[in-house]
Amino acid sequence: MELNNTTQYAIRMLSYIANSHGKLQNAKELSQILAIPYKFLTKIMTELVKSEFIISIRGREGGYKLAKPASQIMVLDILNQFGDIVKENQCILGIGTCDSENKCSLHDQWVTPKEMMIKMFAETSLENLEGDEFKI
Amino acid sequence: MELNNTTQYAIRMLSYIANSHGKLQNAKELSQILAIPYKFLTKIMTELVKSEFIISIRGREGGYKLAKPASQIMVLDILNQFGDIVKENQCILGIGTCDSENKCSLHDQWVTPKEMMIKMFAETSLENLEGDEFKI
DNA sequence: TCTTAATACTACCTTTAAGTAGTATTTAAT
DNA sequence: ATTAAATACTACTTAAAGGTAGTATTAAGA
Ligand code: SF4
Ligand code: SF4
Repeated sequence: MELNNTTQYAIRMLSYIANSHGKLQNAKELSQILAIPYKFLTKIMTELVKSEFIISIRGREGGYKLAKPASQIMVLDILNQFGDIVKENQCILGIGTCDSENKCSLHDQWVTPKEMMIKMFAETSLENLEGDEFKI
Repeated sequence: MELNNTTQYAIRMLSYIANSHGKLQNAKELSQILAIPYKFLTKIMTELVKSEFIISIRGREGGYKLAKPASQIMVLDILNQFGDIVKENQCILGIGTCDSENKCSLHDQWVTPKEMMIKMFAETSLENLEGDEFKI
């Protein structure tokens, strides 16, 4: 019951970059600051570049920056990119597709928290995650 | 964001056995009915026996039954046994320990669904999961 | 132009979860 | 006693996630 490691790293990386107001960030420093293994960070970063969350500048003095305003990058988009989705019909037990006709007794209790989580992920942008008072 | 496979199997196995009112169930049939690979099912079952969810009777005419009333086996106990826990202080991002003093903006939105889920798992017993109308 | 510091690419290694195979042990029925 | 049908044990294999290594490419700056 946790987001996978890669997703967590991606959120932290994007969140940190969102917080640096357009200044290019390079992988070496990010790796140290965020305590993410350098090679793994660059691997994830490349995926973020391909999926157009990030723009990279190669060569000396290069680095990474957001590809669009922080307010337009939702946490849910990141989860989707890394396959860490909470589907609308997803069963809490993972058994099947939730179906209000033929359901287990967890079903009704599961609907509300599931919807709250989806809403939370869908409505929270990197901008909302910004701020030095937060420990990301 | 899903329970792991082993946990899901365990819930379904226990749930089915809870539904059979004390009649011994054997691994071969369970495997067919629940569509869980026989060898994997017996492996999980052995863990359920050791952790005292299940009593096994060996030898011919043997099988499995609940070790205690269905009403006393909570879904949360099963999650705990298989390490699939939602901890009270667990961060939705998996980054650290949630701390209401120094928090990200997801924190407050995360508290409610998290508590609902924990409550749901803690208060739902195998008895609550019983019933032929449910598709487990 | 050469060096250096950055990202990108390809391929591999490691760890963990999931699943399988074979044998040993137990016990009721014959 | 023997057989058959069940669980238990030990060890292995496979698949997926997480992580690493080495090299190629790019571009600013001396
Ligand atoms: S009804 Fe229950 S078991 Fe069935 S899909 Fe929904 S949560 Fe899962
Ligand atoms: S405050 Fe936010 S980032 Fe920090 S532990 Fe809580 S949910 Fe996670």
